[in-house]
Amino acid sequence: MNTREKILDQARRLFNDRGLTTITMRHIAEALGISLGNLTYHFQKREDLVMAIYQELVTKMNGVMEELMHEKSAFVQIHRGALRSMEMFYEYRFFLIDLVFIMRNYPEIQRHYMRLQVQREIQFLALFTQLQKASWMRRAQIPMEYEHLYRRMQILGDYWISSAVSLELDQTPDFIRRYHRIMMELIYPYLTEQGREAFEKLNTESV
Amino acid sequence: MNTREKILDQARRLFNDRGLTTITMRHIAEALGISLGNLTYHFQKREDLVMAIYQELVTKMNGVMEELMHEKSAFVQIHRGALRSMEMFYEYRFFLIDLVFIMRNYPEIQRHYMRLQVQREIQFLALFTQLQKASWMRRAQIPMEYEHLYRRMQILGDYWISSAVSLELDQTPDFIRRYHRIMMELIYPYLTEQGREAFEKLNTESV
DNA sequence: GTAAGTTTAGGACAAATGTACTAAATAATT
DNA sequence: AATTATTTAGTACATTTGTCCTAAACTTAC
Repeated sequence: MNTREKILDQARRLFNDRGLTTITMRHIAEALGISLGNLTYHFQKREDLVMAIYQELVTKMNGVMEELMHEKSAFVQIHRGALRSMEMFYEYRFFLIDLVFIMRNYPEIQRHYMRLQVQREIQFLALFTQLQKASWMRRAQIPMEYEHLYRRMQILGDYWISSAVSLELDQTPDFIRRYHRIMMELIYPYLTEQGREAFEKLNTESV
Repeated sequence: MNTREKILDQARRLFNDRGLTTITMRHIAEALGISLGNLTYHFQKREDLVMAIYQELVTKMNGVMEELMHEKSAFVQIHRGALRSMEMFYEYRFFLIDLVFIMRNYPEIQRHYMRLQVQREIQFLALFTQLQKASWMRRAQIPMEYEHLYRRMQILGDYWISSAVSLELDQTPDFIRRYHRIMMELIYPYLTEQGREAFEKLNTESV
């Protein structure tokens, strides 16, 4: 791991633990035992550092999505996709914790993340339709029912970490899995009996 | 409105619009057209100002809860309570937007808010039991089902504003009501037919 | 009307922070 | 071996920020 990579790694950890706005360039340099001059050689502007970390996240996230494409079952796609994303985002949790600040102050990230969210919505609604056709999910009973369901998934997906961190719940190793379960159950009551069986099966076999 | 009240009001608005960490004492003084000296006369420490605004929020929130006590129907309690809280929190949205930062940096608020959340959980689970006894809600089908449902309500309740703000959704007047609907539908699929009727009735009559 | 208290203004200061600059040390290449 | 490029350290600087201090202006009460 070269200096640049070490910086990215350490900065990410510090941001995660103490917040994007709290951590200064000096904090990062000190934690690494390098000089401030050295740090600013690699990242002239603080913004460059943040952008580079965001790029890392995006690249890894694309990898996860790529891998998921090959999965046939819509159900497994949702289930595993959520878990993988959650694990990934936990490593970059400062991004979600300070999401509003970042969206307000980094227009480039804001635009990119917005586009991503629109894509995700389309994907999810398509998956819901797929599940309905396979009669794993019931049809909508009220107007906008599944659009609203997606909005709830989106909010939970973006802020489960903030909630967990601020309520100081014990972040034991199975912590992500517990939240994954809480998120997945959002869909549970919309499933048909057939769907519920598949749901429980997915949850018992550890992926 | 005396100077102290004007400060509280203006600070809250600035925090809401541009974030707790972004706004400085000088910003607030300037926005009010008063001197920095005057501002620090009323609030010697920045922390005092934040604490005073939090106190305001708590007082108003207690008022809402008080009013709700007199309501017999558990269903109406949930429905109206959520709407009132959402309206209230929207006025103090910086608190929810910067929740993690505040919980990390204001231990007093952290302790208080934590206690509140524990209370709320107990209340909600009791309401769920009530609804089940009145057969408006179905019994749990899987372990921890309603505990998990509450966790989802909690996360949504704490972060719907962050999501709305960062996705820059049009904050038209009916904006809160739309999100209220999205949150209430979280409960919808757990309702019995009887419950669903009551649900739709509640939503059509504007409260 | 005067005295006491309250409110306001303006300035000052130390600490912190992002950024820039210079020079030395190290690594890579020819 | 020499030279070129990369990496690192140390320092400096302008700005910003929370906090403090002093004095003037204004209110209130006797």
